[in-house]
Amino acid sequence: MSRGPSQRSRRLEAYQAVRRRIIGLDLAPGAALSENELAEQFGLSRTPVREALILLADEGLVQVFPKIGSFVARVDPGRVADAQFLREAVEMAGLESLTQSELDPEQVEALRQNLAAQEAPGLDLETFFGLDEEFHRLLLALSGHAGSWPAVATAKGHLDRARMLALRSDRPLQVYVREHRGIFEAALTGRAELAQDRLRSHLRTVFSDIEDIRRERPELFASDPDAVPTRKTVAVWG
Amino acid sequence: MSRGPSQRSRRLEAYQAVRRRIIGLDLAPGAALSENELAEQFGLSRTPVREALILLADEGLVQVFPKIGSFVARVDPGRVADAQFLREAVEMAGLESLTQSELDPEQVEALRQNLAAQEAPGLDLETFFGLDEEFHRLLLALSGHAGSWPAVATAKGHLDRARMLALRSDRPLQVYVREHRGIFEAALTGRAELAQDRLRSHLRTVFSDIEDIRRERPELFASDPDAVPTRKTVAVWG
DNA sequence: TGTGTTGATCTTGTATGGAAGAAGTTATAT
DNA sequence: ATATAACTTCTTCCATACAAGATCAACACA
Repeated sequence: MSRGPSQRSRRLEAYQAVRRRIIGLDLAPGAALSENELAEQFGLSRTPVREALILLADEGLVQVFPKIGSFVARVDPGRVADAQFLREAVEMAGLESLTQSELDPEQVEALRQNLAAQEAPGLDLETFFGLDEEFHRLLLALSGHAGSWPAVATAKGHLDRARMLALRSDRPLQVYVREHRGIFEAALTGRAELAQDRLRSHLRTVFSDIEDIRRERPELFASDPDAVPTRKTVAVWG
Repeated sequence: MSRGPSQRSRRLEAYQAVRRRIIGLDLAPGAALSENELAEQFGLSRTPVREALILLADEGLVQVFPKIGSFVARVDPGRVADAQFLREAVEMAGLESLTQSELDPEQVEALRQNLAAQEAPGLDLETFFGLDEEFHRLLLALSGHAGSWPAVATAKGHLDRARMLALRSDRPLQVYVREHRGIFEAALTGRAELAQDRLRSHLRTVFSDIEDIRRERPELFASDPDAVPTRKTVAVWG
């Protein structure tokens, strides 16, 4: 499964840790990062941290301004819309190329177990997000296009972060789980068009949640994506 | 247009230079890279070269094996197929969301000029590839989804490299240009479905070229994507 | 001839030390 | 009081040194 070397380098640790904290909003949009500070937190040198930040910048989750600083990218509505577009395009195309005959029983079983896990009572948010991620990855794999997942996952990162802002909306997670099951059932029984309709509806439900929160709390979104931040010296109790 | 800082750092120089050489097959699939060697060639230190290689590895054009070496990724048919799938999904979705009313005159004009340049006689290959890239980027921008271009461009990189292997097939470039114009005309006149049909046909023409060369020269493709290379000491005239 | 062993020489991964610039603070001059 | 210059402190970028492993050449030895 793993392509390339799977050695868990310190760079990878830093990358995954920072990424998770960005998407989980533990690192707020617009927050200042610092190679030095992060290196100290993780107990390693600047090099692997810096390399992780370069990857995150390439992914669009971090903005680096030379000689000024690195910052958690603010939630850019345009970028979120782009992510939604790419994700929808790829996942829909996956379902479109689906025919019942070629379904891999192992993958089907993995999807079943995933859905069962999603329906467990009292699921905490982080676990659900992990299962959600796995569900969509497996769904894409069902059509034999798992290789395109990394690109979708990158887009999904931007969407999930925006979604986290909206998650205080009182929509229970069970709604999403029901949608997941509906997509799965349609795909399983060869009704590709129905699966597509349900998937599109599902993805847009998520997207509309994001637009809701944007109306409610516009200050969390970037008004000008090209604005350049400035550093400020802040007095802190020593 | 540029998102983020546009300073042309040495890392970016190295990244672009190596990437171009990989896609242009100046660096053969499977060829050993070396941070030290590349750094010396470019006249800079290992650090920016290494950072460029990390990005290229993330993109799938380079494979890094710790303590062993870095290598130009071999042409993996599975990865090429994945790239084709993603590219087709996104570009087709772009055309699908096209309606004549919202076409930006500036972008239309840019496409016109691009096509005119493609039709210039005696075009060399590198120039054509640049124009081809710009054409597809503009086409995606026409539907307001230019933000998804980087993901498509990454996929296109893998396709272009495989295509370079096939380019000795005697298909004249004019065939591609005519297809481009056909797509453009259909999109311009609001016939989105026709544009989609033509785009799909166009993209698959390119893909079938790749499959042709795979049949003819299978040794250029990776037989086992997970194989690990070993270093060899080679005697060289000093 | 065959076999283990040591060392030389590669590789990438990580740590560290400036270099150059940006911005705030302070001192100084008018 | 106000403007201006020097300084302090931060940042990222790049260069360099070291660490640890992988491979091969050479050599000792049976």
